[in-house]
Amino acid sequence: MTKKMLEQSGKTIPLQQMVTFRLARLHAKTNAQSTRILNKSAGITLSQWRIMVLIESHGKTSPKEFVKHTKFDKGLVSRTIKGMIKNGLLYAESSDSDQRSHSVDMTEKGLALFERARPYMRERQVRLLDCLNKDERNALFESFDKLEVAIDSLDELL
Amino acid sequence: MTKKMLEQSGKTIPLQQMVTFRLARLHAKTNAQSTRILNKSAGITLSQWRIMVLIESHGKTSPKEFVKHTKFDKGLVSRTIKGMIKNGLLYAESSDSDQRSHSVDMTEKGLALFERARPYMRERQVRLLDCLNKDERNALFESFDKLEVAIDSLDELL
DNA sequence: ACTTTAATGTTGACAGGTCAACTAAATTTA
DNA sequence: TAAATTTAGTTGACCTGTCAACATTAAAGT
Repeated sequence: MTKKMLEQSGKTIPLQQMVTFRLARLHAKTNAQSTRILNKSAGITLSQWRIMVLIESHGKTSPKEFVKHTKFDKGLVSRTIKGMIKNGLLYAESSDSDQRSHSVDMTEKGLALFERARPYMRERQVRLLDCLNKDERNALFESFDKLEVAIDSLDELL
Repeated sequence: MTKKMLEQSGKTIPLQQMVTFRLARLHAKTNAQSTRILNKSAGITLSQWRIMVLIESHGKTSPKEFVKHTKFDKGLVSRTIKGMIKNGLLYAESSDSDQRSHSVDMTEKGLALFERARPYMRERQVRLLDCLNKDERNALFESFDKLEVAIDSLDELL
């Protein structure tokens, strides 16, 4: 297949301008960096970090709530929490009202690791936000919102 | 760790406002949807699709070029291409100038599958772009560029 | 020429993440 | 209340993606 043939065969959207492609690349980069920082600073994984961030801001949390707020896979959440309890980073409290459910909270050890990683993660977050001005930041989050809605409305497309 | 970092270490940025978090969630959604569309329309994976998109826009391509343009893992690229050749979607041509290298191009079968998936993927792409106006689109891509640069410049942070 | 260094790809091991089946408890409905 | 449905969480199978070690070839330095 020659380049000329391709040019004739219709309008192609350049790779660099595809939202999903750019999204994937940026996500891969940020993810890899988070993983490195978290491993080096506190020896924790990104999934563990995310659980702790939610607990830190919402207080004691159940897997259900976590899934609801983050849309992460409940299987992953279940396994991550299980591992964290085993490693003494979290402790579980069974719920009175629902025997299926339980809440988790950070132990001293978990909190200590969280505090070790936080300055680095925060600095990173701040620097990421600082590379955009206020308008750009707002526009970015707005676009994220719109894209999420668009994705959902596209599920009919199959 | 700098003094500034320590001073900030107590305050919390809400989860919903974290760039990386939003990025991860949006990426997960788009990825899952792509995977579904590609599987249903052509029985191919997202990795395979991406290889084909690059071949379609750049013509015959080597793994090296693919890695260079997309920043995807070379191991993944190697395995994906290997599988695609095995399934008759691509064919390889060894390079004269470099005995280590080879180029790949789409076979008829590969192209046919690509064409089957393309309308859906293009429609999706268009609809995603349509949910943003021109300014928002430009701003989004610009922000992506800036964030990628920022991420790279952050690697010193450890 | 020859040793060293860098580039290209392949492979194995593993963590991250998705999907679906499953258990058990709660809720709804008939 | 009993049956059916929904919800919370767990688990197994599987795929994707990352990292590092490796073989091979090319390029650079001496």
